[in-house]
Formats: sequence, structure tokens, C-alpha cells
Amino acid sequence: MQGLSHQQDPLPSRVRRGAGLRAFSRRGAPTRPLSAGEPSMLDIKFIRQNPEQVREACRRKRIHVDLDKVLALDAVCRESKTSFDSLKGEQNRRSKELGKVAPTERAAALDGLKQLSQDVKQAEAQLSEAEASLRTLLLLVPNVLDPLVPEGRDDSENKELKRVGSPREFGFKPRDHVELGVGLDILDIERATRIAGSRTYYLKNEGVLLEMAVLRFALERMMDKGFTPMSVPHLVRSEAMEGTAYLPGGEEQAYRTQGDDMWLIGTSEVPVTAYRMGEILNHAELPLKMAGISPCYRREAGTYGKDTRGLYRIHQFQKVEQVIVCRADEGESKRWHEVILANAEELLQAMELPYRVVDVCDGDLGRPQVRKFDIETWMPSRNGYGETHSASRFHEYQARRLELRYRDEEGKVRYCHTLNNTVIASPRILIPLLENHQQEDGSVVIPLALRPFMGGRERITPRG
RNA sequence: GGAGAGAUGGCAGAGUGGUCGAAUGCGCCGGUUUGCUAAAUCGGUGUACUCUUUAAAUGGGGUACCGAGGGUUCGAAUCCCUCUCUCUCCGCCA
Repeated sequence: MQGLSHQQDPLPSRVRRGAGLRAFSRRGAPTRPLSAGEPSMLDIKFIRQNPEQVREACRRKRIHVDLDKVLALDAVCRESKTSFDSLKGEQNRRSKELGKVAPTERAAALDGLKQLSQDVKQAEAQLSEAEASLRTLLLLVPNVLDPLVPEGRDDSENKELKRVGSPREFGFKPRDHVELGVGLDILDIERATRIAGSRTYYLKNEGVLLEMAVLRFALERMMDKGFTPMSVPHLVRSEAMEGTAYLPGGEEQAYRTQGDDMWLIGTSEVPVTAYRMGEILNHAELPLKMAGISPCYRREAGTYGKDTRGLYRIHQFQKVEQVIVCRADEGESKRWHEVILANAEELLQAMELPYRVVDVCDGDLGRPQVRKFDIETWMPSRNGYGETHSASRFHEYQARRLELRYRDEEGKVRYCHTLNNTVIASPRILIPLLENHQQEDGSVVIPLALRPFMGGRERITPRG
């Protein structure tokens, strides 16, 4: 067993008090200058030196950012910084001398300094204004892509990497999960709509057990692999949302609280990845392997009419999420990407579900990802594969925003790399689980791997 | 929700207007000493931005940062305001 529980370093007091978060202003408004170690996303130096690569990322991800403006602002920032530095330097020098000046010459010296003080204030204001505008833009600049990312307009052009298992041939007319769930009295969507609106559900009876079983099963498997299970805050501050790159940009997809300015997480990726934000880790602590479990809340704005039936697209669900924080090593980062993908596949295989893996194309890739693999599980009712898992690699994009760093063997401070993947998300996973394992009589056979977590039950049968 | 106390470097902890990036101790790194280890002793030890040197590593200069933001002042860790967080007591609560 490896992980945090065995290395409970006391939190540095500076960090505990939020000093490391200074980069992020309260309310998410960029008020502080970049010069104090501000995170952006991509290193401004990288953008400065590789503008074409960044431009290409914008084009391929279909994200519009005025890169020329970024570069221009960067130049303004540096000029302002230089002039502020020299003015402030002069002020410091002369102020220091003033203490030793003879009383008779004091008045004259003071006069000159008063003027200088005004100049310094002006230069400072100019600098912070430039830095604030730059930072606002910088937060929107997308991460560059892995050269292997396929080209494509949207998810229909994702590249299939492999298929595992084959869709079952039913000797009867299969029911969809809603029909099955209602018949088994483990699901009620109709009444949920009355109580809580669209895209909601009640699970009942063995439906509740089944959900808890897949979550528990997932957690156990992850713990076996050395992941530290984490029960996390479901309400977080905008710093964490911004740090994991859900903000700015994702405002419409997340629920925001009234009055306290907190956000309901859309995934435990947010609090788990942000767990050590603002800290400089010891290289010996890495990699951090964490498995978060939490409910997830999503507004699903703009999806009206899409996936309206059943448990596929809903406002609230439960998820176990695997998160890796590793050293800034491209190769290692890529290896972890494979590992977390394999972890999820292993669970699907254990649950005897057919699936395929796709390499998400550039047009379907989000701002922060370098590369993403989705797992799509066979859903008979869709007569196709439906996304159940998403494995992302971020390079240092999130770490930079989170100020999540480590000190390497040479004592050099570097940004970590972060990755994450679904382990299991319910009730979406109940769709293939119910549909693939259904029997002609409307009952559902519970796969062997889940039975220990179902009190030994082998099958869910219509009650009566 | 009410009352109070507090926030300084990896940690502990000084510092109430200039000589403070910050004493001292611990930790850590390096040297000396030393059968080994330990002890002793000497030196070093933050982060970031920027300018400059360099092919680069690095070196040198400047600036910022003492919870965050703002204010007073020629000059703020130090004075004032606002906020955040932590702790204690009371209330409430699962």
C-alpha cells in the first residue's frame, strides 16, 4: 500500500493558510500580477518561443484566442516590469539614504522623493494592469496536443484503437435499462422528474445495492493497485475549479452556490487533483496515486433533446475517479496514461462488459488535455458503444494553474504532471450492466466480480 | 450565529517605521575532524519575475513576496481599513 496515508507530512503552515493560493484572487477575478509566480496554463515563455505550436493547438481544438494580443501584452508587461524595477530601485536607494541625511538637507531631499514616489506608483499601476490583462487571456490559451492525436471534427471522428469482447446475441427481444429497471422496481425516473426535474432518477432496492457495489468494487480494485482512496469536498472554491481548468469556460456546466460562491464539483478530479495545490512536494512522494469518490453534479446546459431517455445523461451521479500526480517526465506521464486506461479496462472485463477504446480527435479535445482516451461500453439499447470512461493527460497544464510543484533530485523546483481517468461512474455504468446481463424473463444476472459486494446475490428478479 | 486570540522562511520562533529577505534554534546540503555511526566544528541553505552573461548549465545585477487585498508614508513584517484562514469559549447541529 502506497500513498498519502503513510506519509502524512504536516502541511507547511504557509500553505495551510492559503499563501500558495495567492495566485488566484477571491471571486476568480485576475487582480494580482503575474510576476509573483502566477500560474497561467502554458508557460508564457513557451508561448513566446513557440507561438506557432500554440496557434496550431488553437486551430485544431477550434478554440479562439487572440495570440497576437497575448504576445503583445507579454511585451508590454516586460517593458513595464523593467521600468518599474528601475524606478523602485532608485526609490529604495534614496529612501535608505534619507535616514542618514543631515537635518538641514532633509527638506530638499524629501521634495525629490515625493515626486519619485508618484512615478513609482504610476509605474506599478501600469504594470499590474498589463499583467492582469495578460493573465485573463492566458487562462484561455489551450494546451498543445500530442502529435499522435488524430484529426477530426467531433466525437464521430475519434479513432478506434481496439475492441474488447463482442456484443451479445440475444435470443429474444432485449429490453432497455429503463424498462428493465422499472420491471425490477429498482429505478424510477418518472416520479423523479416530478420532484427534481429532468435528467434525474431514483434508484431503489437492489438498484441502490448495485450502485454501491460497483463503487465499492472499483474502490477495492484501486486500493489493490496502491491508490489512496479519498472522500473529498463536494463544494469547492473557484481556485480549485480554475486550477483544474474547469474555469474559466465551464461556468455554464457547473452549479454554483448562492451566497458563498462555492461550486458543486462535476467530478472528484477537481478536489483530488487540487489536494496538494500550492505545495512544493518532495520528489520521493511522487507519484501520487489517488482514487476519489464523490457525487458529481452537472448542469448539462445546451444538451436539450440529447440523450433524454434513461440514465445516460443526468444531473447527478456517483463516480470513482483515478488521479495521478507524477514528475515532469513526458515518458513517465505517458506510461501512467496507459496504466490508468488499463485499470479501467480491467474493471470492465471483470464485469464482463464489451467495450472499445478510442483516441479522442483534436476537434473533440478540451482546452487542457494533451491527449485523451475514451472507453465506450456496449449498450444494447443504443445498439452501439456509449462513453463510460475518459482518460486524460494534461502535461503540466493543471499543475501550473494549481501551483502544484515538486523538488527533484537536483533540488530544482518543477511543475508536476497530472492525469486522470474514470474508474467507474454510476448510474451510467448500470446501463450496460443491466442491458448486457439481462435474461428473457426480465431478470438480470449479477456478474461474479460484483457478487461479494451484493451480499452474495446472483441475480435481480422482478419482485412479486 | 455571538465573543475573543492569532497568521513571519522546510519547521519552531524573534522582530512595533529605515541599518530586515528578515535574529536564534532545529532540519537539510557541503567541508573539516573521525575505525564505522554518532558527536564536534566551519560554511551554505526560500520562491518568482526581470535585466545581463552563456550554445546551455551557470554566474552577476535589480525587483517583488513576512496570510490576501487596499491605505498612510520619502520609506511598512512593523501603523490603519477590508477580507480569508486557524485556534479557544458560547450557541446550534448530523
